[in-house]
Amino acid sequence: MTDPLTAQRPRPRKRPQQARSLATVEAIVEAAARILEAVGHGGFSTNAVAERAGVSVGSLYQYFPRKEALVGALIVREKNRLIEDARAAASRPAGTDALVAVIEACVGHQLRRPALARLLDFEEARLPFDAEIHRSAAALNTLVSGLLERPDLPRQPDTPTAAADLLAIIKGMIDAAGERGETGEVPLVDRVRRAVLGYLGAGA
Amino acid sequence: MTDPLTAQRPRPRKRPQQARSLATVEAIVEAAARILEAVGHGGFSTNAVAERAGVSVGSLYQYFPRKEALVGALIVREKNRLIEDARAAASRPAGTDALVAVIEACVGHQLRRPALARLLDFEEARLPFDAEIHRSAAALNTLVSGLLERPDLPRQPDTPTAAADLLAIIKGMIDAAGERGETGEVPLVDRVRRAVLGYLGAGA
DNA sequence: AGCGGAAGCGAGCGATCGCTCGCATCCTAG
DNA sequence: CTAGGATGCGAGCGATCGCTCGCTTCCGCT
Repeated sequence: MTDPLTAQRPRPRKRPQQARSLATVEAIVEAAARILEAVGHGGFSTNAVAERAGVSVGSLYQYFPRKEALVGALIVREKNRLIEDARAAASRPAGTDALVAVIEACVGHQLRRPALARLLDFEEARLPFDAEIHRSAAALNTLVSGLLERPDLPRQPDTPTAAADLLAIIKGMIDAAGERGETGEVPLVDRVRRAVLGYLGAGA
Repeated sequence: MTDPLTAQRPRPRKRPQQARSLATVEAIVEAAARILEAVGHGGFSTNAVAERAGVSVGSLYQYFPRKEALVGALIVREKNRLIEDARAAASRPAGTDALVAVIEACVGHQLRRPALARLLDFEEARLPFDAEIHRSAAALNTLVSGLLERPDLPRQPDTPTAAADLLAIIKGMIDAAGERGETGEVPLVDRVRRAVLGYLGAGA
């Protein structure tokens, strides 16, 4: 046993230094994603992930100190992809346009891998506190908060709460649609837009 | 092994016939609830549930053919409680009043045991098809669909979809609030009402 | 009282899982 | 070429878990 304060063993970001190790890490994370969305939490074992990734368990544990860290890395990867899209969407000049574009980004993201997205949303709430994950979540909230203060959108009494509510509405509606098997982006975006603008008090 | 078509082993509803066995079943279900909301899916073992309930594993398996059936019974119990409250709320004469009362019922239900409610929502989507669970879910949707056709609420192009959207909005907002640690019912109900009426196209 | 079914028990089987560790292999620098 | 660090390997340990089964105890009946 090493010093429990400083130790924590090699975390993934502990720089895989050669090209092949980077490929290994990516393969492991993607294998985790595939297994999670195929069979859910049951059957999601480190042995299964390693096999699917074509590496050994030993290699897996070189980059992820425990199973949870693997899920954490997956959450961060997916959330960062979403944030990237959302940031691009938010750059539109008009506030309403930007907001709708962010909705489109969320719908697109969640509809691309519905089972995975829904499962990771849940894991994010369940997993023990993780700094990097919280940072990602906060980034999305901050982005929406910024949008809400654009002059052409109705001012909200409590911007951060409103931003959190909007994200909850968006996530809730998309998850439910995904469960129902909905696959068409357009009508879903329409309905989410109605809900969001309705919440804000802006006429459609 | 018995006939796989008809058998399925004693299901819970297979009439516990004496008073003490009813108490046993209730103790098991409540123990399952307590463990789930305390530690989540990890650590939720049949051994742990039995111990917490003060019975033996053997007794547990007399009433629940497998672990999942226990979770299923818990889902049905909780959902039926919610539906009962919602039905009472929906009996109000004015459509808008009834809708707001249903929202209050949902908020009250979910805020009473937030972790449990959120986890069961997720399990409900994850678990294999179960007729009784689906019946409960459909009942809630039907109830809201009925509300949406009251004359004083704006007519929707697709009532069942609108009902599903509303329930998704409500569930999403409440879950998010619960995660954030919100405990006050009143402001949350207010915000959910704004989102719901906004979606429907009715002025607040 | 005493019988028979209902209810309850809990040691333990077989399987799985998270994770370790000693070692082989690959790559880069000098 | 060679040394040494980086990377990869996988058998297997220890623990846990779902679930069974042979048994005892309880209770309503006649």
